[in-house]
Amino acid sequence: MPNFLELGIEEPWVAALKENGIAVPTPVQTETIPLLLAGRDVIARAKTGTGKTIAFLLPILQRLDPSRSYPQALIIAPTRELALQITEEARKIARGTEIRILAVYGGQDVEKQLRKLEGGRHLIIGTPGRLNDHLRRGTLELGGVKTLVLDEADQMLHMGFLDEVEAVIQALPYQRQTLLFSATMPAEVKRLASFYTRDAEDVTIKVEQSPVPLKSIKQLVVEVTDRTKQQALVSMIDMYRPYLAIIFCRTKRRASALNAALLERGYASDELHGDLSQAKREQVMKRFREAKLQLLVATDVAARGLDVEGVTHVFNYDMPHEVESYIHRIGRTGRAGGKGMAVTLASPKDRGDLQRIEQGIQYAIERRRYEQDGAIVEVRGPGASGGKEAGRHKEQAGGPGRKASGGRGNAGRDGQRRSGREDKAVRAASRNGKDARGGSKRGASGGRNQSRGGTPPQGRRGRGTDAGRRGGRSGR
DNA sequence: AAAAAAC
Repeated sequence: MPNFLELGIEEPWVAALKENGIAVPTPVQTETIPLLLAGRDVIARAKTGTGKTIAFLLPILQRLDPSRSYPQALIIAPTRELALQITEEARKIARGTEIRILAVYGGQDVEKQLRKLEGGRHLIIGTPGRLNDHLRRGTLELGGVKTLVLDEADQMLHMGFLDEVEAVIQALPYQRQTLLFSATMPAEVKRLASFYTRDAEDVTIKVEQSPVPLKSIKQLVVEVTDRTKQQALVSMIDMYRPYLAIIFCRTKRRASALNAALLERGYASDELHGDLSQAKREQVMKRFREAKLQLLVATDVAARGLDVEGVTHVFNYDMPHEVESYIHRIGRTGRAGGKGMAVTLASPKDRGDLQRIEQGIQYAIERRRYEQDGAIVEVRGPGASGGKEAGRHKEQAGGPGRKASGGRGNAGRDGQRRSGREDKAVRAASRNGKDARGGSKRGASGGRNQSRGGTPPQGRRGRGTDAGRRGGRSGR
């Protein structure tokens, strides 16, 4: 396995990576960086959480000319949060250099953005709407762009986005390098991709054999009814005690309503969707990243790209309608070699969608059923309606005394009651010399909800023993 | 079918 230097990344950048806890290139970085440095167009497909962002950022940053103060590279992302995240990542790596990076997205003051643009920027990272806004005003000049990246490329080239993306591309030189990155690339989108690239190298990283999502993500489907759905979710939060969890809903209104219900029950929860002000959205993301919130109730705005350390669980409160959505949603956990769990609630009307998802990922997801009395029982196989295996599952939802105190789950209130699974986590943590029970400071100070596991996820915390694929980075 | 993305 080559190191970054051998891939063509120069010493100062290797040092900057090291400062950010990144030492060993991931497979997608190993495969794409030499091609990108050589100026090739690339269509890259690699699973969620395997280091795609660094793969395109490094060659871009290294080849920017800071002495020329105009945009030389442009990265387009499908959501504002993702644009901001990529910007922060780029700024971390470029710290101490002359390189000026600007995020250009909607919901923030245009005038302020304008002044920053006038200051001269080398790298622009933005969302399509606001980029076009600036282009029409004549306040953004992209004629000097040598490299274009479409992050989450399949979404950017999809209906609803394509027109705006195309409009931005019109403002770029025809002679340029174009890079398309995503975890998913449906065939029809891939055909489209050839219109925007020239002699593109196709890079598909198969970290594992068959199932499309990462194996490090434990997937589960829990059969519920619309009536028991919310209770089932709460039971499972109390049972699995996520450090951080993202709960996906179908609509903005449903996300908002569910968040209100979780707040009512005493959880450290908040909502994220497009009906909120951009200031609120950024505040919520910040608090979630700091683990001041345990639960993030979101629409698909949070499905793609967001990389939040400590997300141990993803809950699909509402079944996603497309396999791509499922893959990206559950990919918010189990990142950078860590472990994660994805629980999808399925009501009877979700049968068709679920079937298509399992077909798409070529994998029959383990099935359970939530019963009226709060128990979670095993179901024999996909589609099986009655076949119980071995009766009650040993992980009794909620545990003793749940509900006794007016609804709020008190599982693990004293840190004593743990499932076998959590005991494993405790043992794993103590192997790594960490205080699993007391948790980190983050865990201990995370709001009044008591259902948080004290064990931050393994894999990125602390240097040394646990150098994961990203080299055991210590923070972001 | 919904969400995202400009004002």
